[in-house]
Amino acid sequence: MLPTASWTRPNRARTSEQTAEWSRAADMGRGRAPCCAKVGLNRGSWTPQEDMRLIAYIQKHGHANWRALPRQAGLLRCGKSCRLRWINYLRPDLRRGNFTADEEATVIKLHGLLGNKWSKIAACLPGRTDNEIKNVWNTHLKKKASEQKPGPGVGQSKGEAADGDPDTPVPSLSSASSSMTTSEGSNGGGAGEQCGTSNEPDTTDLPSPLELELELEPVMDILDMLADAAPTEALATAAPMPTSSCSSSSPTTCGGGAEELLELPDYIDMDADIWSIIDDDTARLQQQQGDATVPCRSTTKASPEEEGTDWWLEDLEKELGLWGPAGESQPQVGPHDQIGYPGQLYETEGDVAMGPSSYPQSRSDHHQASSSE
DNA sequence: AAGCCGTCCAACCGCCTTATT
DNA sequence: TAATAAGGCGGTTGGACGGCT
Repeated sequence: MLPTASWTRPNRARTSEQTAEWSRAADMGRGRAPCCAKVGLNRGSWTPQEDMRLIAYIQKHGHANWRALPRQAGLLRCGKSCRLRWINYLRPDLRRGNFTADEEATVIKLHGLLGNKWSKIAACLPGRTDNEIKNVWNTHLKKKASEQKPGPGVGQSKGEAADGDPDTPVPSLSSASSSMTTSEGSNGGGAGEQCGTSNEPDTTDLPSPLELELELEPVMDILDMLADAAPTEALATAAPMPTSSCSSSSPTTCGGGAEELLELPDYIDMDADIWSIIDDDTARLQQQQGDATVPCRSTTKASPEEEGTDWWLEDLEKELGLWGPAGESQPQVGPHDQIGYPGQLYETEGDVAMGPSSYPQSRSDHHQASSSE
């Protein structure tokens, strides 16, 4: 799953002509312009610098407002792009690596129940993103599922599951349901449709016991069904959620405003230097843009914990070739460069987040793993 | 060795839902 | 209540890569 190609392949950016055309089209009421239609925004693969900037900003300020985030973080990206990048790739609680057999079984079962409700499926697989699950499903689980159980049900193709019977009253993973699949439950966020995404349970929004029960009901059904089919292990896969985990689909519940920072795991922290980088770059950028709305970084000193656990970003920077004085390094990326990604780094640090098996960290590895299946 | 083909997956698009004004 | 903004979701795309011929 290591997106080694991410930073190496050509940018898929539209031409400025296309972008301009879209803008015109939108202005004229002809259809809807892409969200990134703004001229000057980057598109396509993310650069290491952009990743670093995004990570640093979110670590510091959270991501209460994705729309405003890019500008405030000094990123020439649209908010959507930032959100996707964070959710699918940069989130520190992402669990990278191969899907375990249990996870695969869970996906297959849940897909049979829910269809292409990737976000809901993801809500039951801690650390997995809807995008990842969707990709895994489309690449090999679909085939596997059909082999396991030809015919309707679990073996449904995605079309059958999602499109063929959209009215099927599949159990809905409601907000509380998601929490239920986590170890901690309370998901204060209003968007809490996913598993315990909130790091800071908002007790003021806790549902009443009755509400909770009602909301949990459909999920209990799912879990019961899962339990019937796969007594323990699949559920074990589906149930636990790291306390710091955020849902793939409800990142906003991970951290609200600037002062309500997402709680990255203890083993993750930002190197203090990154703030120099961010501040410098942002200030410079804002100066260029004449934008005075840049949020000033808090002057509060990093906590002792932060100072002691900054290996994550440090490693990341090193891997990205960014290590060193700000602005001096350039990304040393090339084909199959081993770029440091959160998941990978976790693994090297004693595997806090990795499961028993992991997706290959390179394409060759991946293919080896695939062929061994 | 070179070209073709299948696989993988990050990133994008656009619609839908929810929140806010 | 309607309009608008923002977030979320699912489907799709297309470049990179490895394996095969």
